[in-house]
Amino acid sequence: MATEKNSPSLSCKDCPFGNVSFYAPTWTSSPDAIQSLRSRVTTYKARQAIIYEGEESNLFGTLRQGWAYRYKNIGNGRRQILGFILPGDAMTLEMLTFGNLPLPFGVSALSPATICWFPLEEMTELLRRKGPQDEHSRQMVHGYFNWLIRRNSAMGHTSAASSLAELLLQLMVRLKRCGMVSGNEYDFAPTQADLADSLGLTTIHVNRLLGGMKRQGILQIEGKKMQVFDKVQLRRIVTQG
Amino acid sequence: MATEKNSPSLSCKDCPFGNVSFYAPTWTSSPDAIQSLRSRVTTYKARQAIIYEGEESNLFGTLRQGWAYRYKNIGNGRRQILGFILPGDAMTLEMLTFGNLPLPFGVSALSPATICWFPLEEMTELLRRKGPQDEHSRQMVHGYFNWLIRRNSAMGHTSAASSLAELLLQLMVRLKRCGMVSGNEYDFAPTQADLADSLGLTTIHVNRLLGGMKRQGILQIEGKKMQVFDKVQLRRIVTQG
DNA sequence: CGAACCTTTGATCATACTCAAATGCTGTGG
DNA sequence: CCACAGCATTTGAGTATGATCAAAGGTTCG
Repeated sequence: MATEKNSPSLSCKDCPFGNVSFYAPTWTSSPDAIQSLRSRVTTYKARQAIIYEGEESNLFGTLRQGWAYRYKNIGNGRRQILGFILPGDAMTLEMLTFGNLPLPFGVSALSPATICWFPLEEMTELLRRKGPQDEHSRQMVHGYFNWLIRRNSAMGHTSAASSLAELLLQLMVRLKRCGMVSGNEYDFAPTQADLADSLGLTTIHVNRLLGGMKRQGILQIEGKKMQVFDKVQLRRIVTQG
Repeated sequence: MATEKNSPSLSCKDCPFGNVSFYAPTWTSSPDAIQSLRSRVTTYKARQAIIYEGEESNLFGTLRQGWAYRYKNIGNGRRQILGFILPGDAMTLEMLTFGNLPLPFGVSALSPATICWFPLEEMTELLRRKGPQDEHSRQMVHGYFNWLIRRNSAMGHTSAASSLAELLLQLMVRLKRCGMVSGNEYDFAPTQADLADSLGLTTIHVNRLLGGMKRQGILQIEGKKMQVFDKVQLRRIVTQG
């Protein structure tokens, strides 16, 4: 884990993800306000822990490069991945609502990752500043909450294939928003085990499902490159339940 | 649906659930502050809609009598019950965080129910008042959020029997807090279909599970009365996954 | 070059769903 | 107050989805 006080190579003004971030309205009007708040930039190796479950912290982190994920350990060495974090995303947006109460989940890097850390109190104050920024923050937290509710509602009602397809599509949409999709191809960091842990399935079953999709010509995964050929078919799998 | 401007028979000072409510600290120190804020008291018949999905409202409701539930409609006439509401509980505690943004779920009465309605803005202001009340509100919302995360984490990892047992135990704890359990017996409003919709199972499967528990002498359901004889065994079923 | 990890395949099994139908309970209107 | 309609519960038989167990190739990284 390397930390630099202020990385000149990663200025906020040039950040490609400022406009998808939590502080987008402020970033747009005055990127320097963000930069001057930043207390440090830290890099993590793939699979390295970033935040531990139950931790309290006075820092608010935003992912600048790479992939990360939130997870919760559940009995006998298993874990549930609660969601993937992409560039521009906050590590812990609930901190905005709850302050530094102990987190019910941990965060780890999925690929080599870089995170910009800000002092929690000042960042919270900035994000709650009346006007477009305040409005935007509320929308983001509200969206996250609705997503949680939706996920909860899908419990017994969706097949494994459907939820896998939905996850892949959602990731693609989010990656596109980050400008990380070129054509139908993009870097895909999660292993099949990660996908399984995210969906509450076994690795083996995810493998068979992906195998089926490959055979149907819907997608291709080679190395860490994903290609989606048939989004329509993928959406059909989602809606078939 | 009957509404009275101010029901003398249901004064806030004598409310048996003031101390389990969202506004408990304020209620303890000055019940009159609550009473004077209350804009109306409404009764609902069993199964009657209280709040519609997507609705925006300027009212904050607290359940005074009976049972209710939050639910979300999912395709083909099915619904997911997101949680049961007991006396003292808020209908929509997320309103405290998000104001009157459209709700991602509806609320209905499960049994005949009475609800105390308060103006949202004033109630929000009261609940955020610095000191014990502010602290208490944050704890409640935080607890709810953690519960959501936990539920999300349990996705593929728990058997139907385990999640049913957990639900029954949780309800019992909450009912006890409301003083609604005498000995091991209490009124139980949900049907087996309600339990199924809450857990993402089929009614038939819930029936078989309950049947098994009855045969093992763990519990008894007759009419709308539930008796739990063997809490230890029930807890064992939960932890067995 | 070897160890660790990731992907793939096969065979078998169990949990919970579907379909079908009978019985019991509750409340409502004649 | 009884008859009936509409729910709610219970039981049986068969099925399917996804898990488990076992093991063999591929990659990647140190």
